[in-house]
Amino acid sequence: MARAASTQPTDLELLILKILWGESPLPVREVRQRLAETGRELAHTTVITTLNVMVEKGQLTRKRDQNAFLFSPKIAKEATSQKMLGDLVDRLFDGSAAAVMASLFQRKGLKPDEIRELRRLLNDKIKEKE
Amino acid sequence: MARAASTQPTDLELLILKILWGESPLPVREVRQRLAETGRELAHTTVITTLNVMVEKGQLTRKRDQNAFLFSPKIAKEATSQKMLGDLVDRLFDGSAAAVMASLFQRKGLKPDEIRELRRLLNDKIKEKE
DNA sequence: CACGGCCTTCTAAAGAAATAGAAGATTTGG
DNA sequence: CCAAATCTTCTATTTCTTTAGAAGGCCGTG
Repeated sequence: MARAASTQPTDLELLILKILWGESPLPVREVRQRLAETGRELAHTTVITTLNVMVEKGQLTRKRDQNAFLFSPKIAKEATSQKMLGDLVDRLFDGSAAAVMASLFQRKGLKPDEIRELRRLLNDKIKEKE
Repeated sequence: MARAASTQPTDLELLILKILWGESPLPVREVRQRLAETGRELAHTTVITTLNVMVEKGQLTRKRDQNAFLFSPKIAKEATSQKMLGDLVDRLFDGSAAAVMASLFQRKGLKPDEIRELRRLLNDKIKEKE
């Protein structure tokens, strides 16, 4: 046995998903362009290969547009974030949301207005429980 | 070019780190035992190989004890969690702690006492700012 | 003292992820 | 209508991750 395919989007896959969550459907050329803009310069065929793998994995869909293909996300941003974060929380913090929070707080560069935002979110959450 | 070595502990590496963060130094045999207890049954040599790779990567240290080796974490639990969580936050939520929090809240199985714990943490954080 | 039991180092293999070239199809400008 | 541009599919390579066997050293006990 060797390693099993990750159930999560890999690094490059996540970059691509984020692009397509922001704007889709897009042709390969555009995806490649956006990747380059984030500093990831890849050959055209590399991008195609990756996109096709993602289609096989069920992360994207593609449809023909004339001779080319247009790609769209098949998995939703929220569900994916949720799952990725959830997995990390389980693996790293044994599922404790409070532990995650504590770690977040210690993060350098947590801005005061972010703290206010967090409080607002928390208050909403508490209200919704009542 | 192919893929670069991950800067983060891999899956198996994280399992091992968690074991050693809980109790160290440990000989291979014990690490293997603990892994088996979490459902990961590996050959003895597999565990050795992995531990040695981790030593090379700077994640662990080892010292001789008679004929065998004892392994200990070289990287701290807090720093590692922080970094792993931070990387995910950057990659997935563009660095927004509030977005992480929002996602955490939607997580199923967030218990009321966890919410209280979160509020306590947040209040402490706010006080400390003043 | 030889053999079984441990422990290690070396070597290897399979599969995933990332990257890209070669080659073939199709569209389009002149 | 033909060549250049544009796309795609196929094939291949490299490196990392995970897994484990082969082989050799050491130590205790019958």
